[in-house]
Amino acid sequence: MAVYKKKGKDAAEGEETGHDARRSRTRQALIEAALDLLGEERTFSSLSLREVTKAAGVVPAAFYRHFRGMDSLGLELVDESFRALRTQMRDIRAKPLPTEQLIRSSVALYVAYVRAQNRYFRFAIREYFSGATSTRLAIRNELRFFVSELATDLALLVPDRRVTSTDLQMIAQLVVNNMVMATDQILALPSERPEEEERLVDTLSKQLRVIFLGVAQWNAARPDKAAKDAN
Amino acid sequence: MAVYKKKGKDAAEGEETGHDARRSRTRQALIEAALDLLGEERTFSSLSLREVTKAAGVVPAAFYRHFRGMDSLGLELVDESFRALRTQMRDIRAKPLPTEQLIRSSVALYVAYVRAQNRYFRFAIREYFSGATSTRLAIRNELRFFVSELATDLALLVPDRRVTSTDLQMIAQLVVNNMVMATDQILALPSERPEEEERLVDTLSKQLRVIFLGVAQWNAARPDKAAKDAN
DNA sequence: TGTACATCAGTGAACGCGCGTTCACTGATGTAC
DNA sequence: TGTACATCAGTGAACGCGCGTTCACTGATGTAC
Repeated sequence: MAVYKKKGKDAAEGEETGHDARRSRTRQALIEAALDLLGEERTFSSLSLREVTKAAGVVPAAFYRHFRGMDSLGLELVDESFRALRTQMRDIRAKPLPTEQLIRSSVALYVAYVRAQNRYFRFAIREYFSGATSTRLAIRNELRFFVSELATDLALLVPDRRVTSTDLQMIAQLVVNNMVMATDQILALPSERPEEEERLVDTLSKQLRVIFLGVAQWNAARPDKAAKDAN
Repeated sequence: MAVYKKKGKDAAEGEETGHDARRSRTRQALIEAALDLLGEERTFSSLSLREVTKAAGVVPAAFYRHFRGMDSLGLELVDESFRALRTQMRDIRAKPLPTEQLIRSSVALYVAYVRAQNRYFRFAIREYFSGATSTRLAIRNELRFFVSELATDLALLVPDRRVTSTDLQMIAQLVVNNMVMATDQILALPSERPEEEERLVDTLSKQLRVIFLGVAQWNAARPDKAAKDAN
């Protein structure tokens, strides 16, 4: 089983053959193999090292040239998943304050993104609830980060109302909670049904609007509290 | 390894020794063993049949006298989990319409229940996101049932407003979504920190209140829609 | 440009282990007479 | 009440298998001269 490509006429189209290039190519193959194996059914913890290396077209022992073990690969996947997601979220947050229009387009953007990157999201949502401690904690931290960022955004959204930072966190968590559950629903969408995606976008947008309507009423509904805060 | 107890003086305190009694005792031991093994870390799919039988104090082959395989035990666990939860929910729903007071007491009741039955909830929430197809679908059905029931309740809550049944479902799902995420947070509570439980109850109550405030504004905020519905 | 040597990603064989499932069995309980 | 037989939950040994990890190795690439 010759893995090394001869340099020269018979080398594959433009593939680099240096030590470093080969190293990172195999490493990436292991990551891709793991993501691909995490189809509808599988949990990361149910993947075996041998299985991953086999799918990557490499011998089991080669795995250790790249990761200390499966746990270490898991943490790498968390990192990759959220690195991309953070960028995406920054784009969404960069938009002006959410009007009714913007809520829907942001939701649509998010839904499309989850579907496009479904392998990462499938991995992350499963590990969040049932992963090994290290992976789970890593994901929880990422989510806590989103909640905090969103709380900051919300502070701008309701600038004239006096909402405590605790309450902002509470509201942000409500939004993120629903986003997580929505992600699960997005991942469950059949691939060939665009109208179901649209219905889901509708529902999610409405849910966000309900929350924002509730937030707008939040202090108004507790005049004693609002009055006290005003002192 | 003598498992059978002799009848007479040396029989254990009041344990029945009939075939049926022994059968159901071992069956229950297998269920309990599985639940106990699903501690902080483990997924049901990562449990091995041998491991469960060992924890139940029985030989691996004995497993097949009670279940066709691990999948079948999994479905049994889903059933047990939700049988108890349905009863609990019926109690909560039997109360009068939720005032601010009642929201909090219902949330407190739910939180206490999840902590008391934490083994079942831990199992259910993990399987919901990462279980085998059959288990996952069974749990999804149970949740869909909750959403429908809650939608019916909500219809009574906002009787004078014209909210479509689709919107009721949407709102009920928002509540249930947050309940699921809350369950995960409840399960993550350290066991010796009553004040953290209280803080969580506060947050959850507030979140529900935000949602209810939003619902109250729902049609008011879309006068065109409300007017159309009134025709 | 050519040669000798170092580096190191990937190899392949080997190990001991726990797995799910099968099977003929044992022996306490239940029942027919 | 006593005996002979049926039932059947649980036994224990056996099987082939995929697992994670180790190890000395190979041979293409990189470098010093």
